[in-house]
Amino acid sequence: MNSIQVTLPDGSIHQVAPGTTPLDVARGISPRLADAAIVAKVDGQLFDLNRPFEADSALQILTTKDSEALEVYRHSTAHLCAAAVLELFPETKLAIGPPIENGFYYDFDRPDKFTPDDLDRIEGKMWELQAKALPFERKLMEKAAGIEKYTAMNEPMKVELITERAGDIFTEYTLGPNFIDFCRGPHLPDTSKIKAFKLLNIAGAYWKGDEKNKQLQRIYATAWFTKKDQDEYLTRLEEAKKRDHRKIGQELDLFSIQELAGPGLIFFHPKGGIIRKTLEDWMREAYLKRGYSLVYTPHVMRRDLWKVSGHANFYSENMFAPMELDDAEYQLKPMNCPGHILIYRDRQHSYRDLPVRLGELGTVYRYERSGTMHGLLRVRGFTQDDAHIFCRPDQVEDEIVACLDFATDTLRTFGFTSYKAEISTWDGGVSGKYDGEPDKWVLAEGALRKACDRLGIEAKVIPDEAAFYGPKIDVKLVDAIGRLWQLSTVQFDFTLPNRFELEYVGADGAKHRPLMVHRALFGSVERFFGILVEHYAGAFPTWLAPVQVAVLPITDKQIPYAQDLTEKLKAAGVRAVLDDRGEKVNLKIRDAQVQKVPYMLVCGGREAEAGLVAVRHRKRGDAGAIPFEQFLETVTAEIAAKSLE
RNA sequence: GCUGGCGUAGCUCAGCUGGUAGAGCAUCUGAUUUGUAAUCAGAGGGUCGGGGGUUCAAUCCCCUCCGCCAGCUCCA
Repeated sequence: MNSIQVTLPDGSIHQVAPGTTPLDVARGISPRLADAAIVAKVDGQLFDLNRPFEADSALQILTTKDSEALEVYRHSTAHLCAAAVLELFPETKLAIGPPIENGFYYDFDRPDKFTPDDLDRIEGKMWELQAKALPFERKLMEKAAGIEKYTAMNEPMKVELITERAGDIFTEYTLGPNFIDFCRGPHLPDTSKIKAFKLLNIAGAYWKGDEKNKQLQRIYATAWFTKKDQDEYLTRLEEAKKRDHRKIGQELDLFSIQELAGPGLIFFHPKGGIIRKTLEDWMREAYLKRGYSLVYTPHVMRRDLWKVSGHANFYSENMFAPMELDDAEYQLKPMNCPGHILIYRDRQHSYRDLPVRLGELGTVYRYERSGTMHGLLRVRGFTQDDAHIFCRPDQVEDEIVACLDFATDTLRTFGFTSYKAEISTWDGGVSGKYDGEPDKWVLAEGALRKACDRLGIEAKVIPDEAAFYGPKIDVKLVDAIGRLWQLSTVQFDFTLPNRFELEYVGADGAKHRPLMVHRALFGSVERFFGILVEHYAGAFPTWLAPVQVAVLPITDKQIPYAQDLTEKLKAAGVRAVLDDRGEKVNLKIRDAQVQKVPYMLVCGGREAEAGLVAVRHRKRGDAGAIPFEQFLETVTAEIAAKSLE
């Protein structure tokens, strides 16, 4: 072969000599392209820039503008990290080092533990190697020889990976004199392309993610094309830290977790309590408007119930241990479904009664392993806005539509404009791990899809991700700083109606088994509360704010006037607080600002005289003096409208 | 549960690898009566997470338990 034909995305064709690399082609186009080039795409496959073409090819040069290039860049930085570790700690065994969102990690095995000081040293060594512009060199290896070689190198985890994953011929990449790694690649041409990274922390991680395996030491790092990108990311991290609901929860005195009481158990303080009440009131009202009934079920029930429901078997690890009472064992509820089922089953139902929608803000208790709790987001006792819908097959689709409409209405009400939906389906019955009759699966999955179509919701379908008892649709919201949170879920349950032998009498006079849908929109009230705190960074919209108006007399002389206004606000249902401390307004304003109170009413001599209030908004600042009645009207209207301003 | 880090006043944090603890804010008291993000002064407040050990002596060293943080695993 005398020459190779390379076709570029714009259709232009270059004839190049054998041995030519994508980087050579890029240089031929422009030095700037060669400089910005990170990796090549040859016939749709990622390809090292300095790997010679092997045949006629379609070539695309990926630069710092391509997300795939960023992954390659991060993976190469991970290799640099591992090379630095081997320089400093030669006895270290390598596991894997993939790119992740915002950076990469690398897992290592070695007898001694990395310390924060070691991270600094490793980072220093990485820059040292980076400055040498070390090439990432690609080599081909025959599998059997490779296994032999890595065994000789005493890299047991690499041997395992090669044995499992490598083809007859596999690739490996070297970096510097000491580092060689079984790796699919591709990589950067050399380390001089690496401009910004930072090692962040050390964590334990199980080999291959299995807790039965050995625990390795994982180094997490962030890596970016430019220092600027990295600084922006680090600033974002800081921002997220400032929004942490655990921190804001303490600063605004919303809730606490008490060591004496136990981990994962939440105490709502008065200010958190009023917010929670507002959420719950809204939800209960919405239930009633949408044709749900409100029920209450016990927190402890006989273990026999949990045997019938099956939880005593498949869910026992997550349940608080049984307690002896009289001659029977009782157990705290980890779910509300059996309770609702008992209510449904307490009497006969006609097909005309359906759908029956039983809703409850039901507090459940689940045993979570000690290391897994996290503020309000992962707890041992929480309250689900839980409802179960019992319906006929012909009603399923409308019910799902109603559930999804309810879910999106909930999101909108609390200020979330963006969300994602995922439908989890079965495997078609191939594995036999799914419960329930096939026709029910087909009906239910069809209803989920059709409901999304009807509402114009774009839902991603994830095959073989359903629960064993039925398919589901999950709604995930996007918060103020772009993070994704799992929230609402609508799930079919084909198992429990059978276990409890649920029935209704059809038009034909015969008994039929109803379909059961389980749904939660907030998911857990505690968790949703925590998400809200982070979404608003503590600055709740007025209708949710624990203190809506702070009335601030300037001197003692205005206290009677301010007192009067406070009473009028309270009488109108506004959460107003009078600050009658003998302090300067500056301090009173500061305190109200720090507490993120939406409105401050400054009351001085001039205002008291004329029946005015000088309005200050926490974000918009001083808005000037207006008649009190006018303020009262606007603030009550704002609250009634559940304005998100 | 596992790995690593951490636990000092209500909060945020100092405390020089052993000699029974400090600051700012908050609280209380007094003075000040103040116009849009901190008025001044004084006072009180800590079995230095719990228990055990080493030592003449432990906030500091060792063991153990509890809790918190970052992850892993698991998950609403």
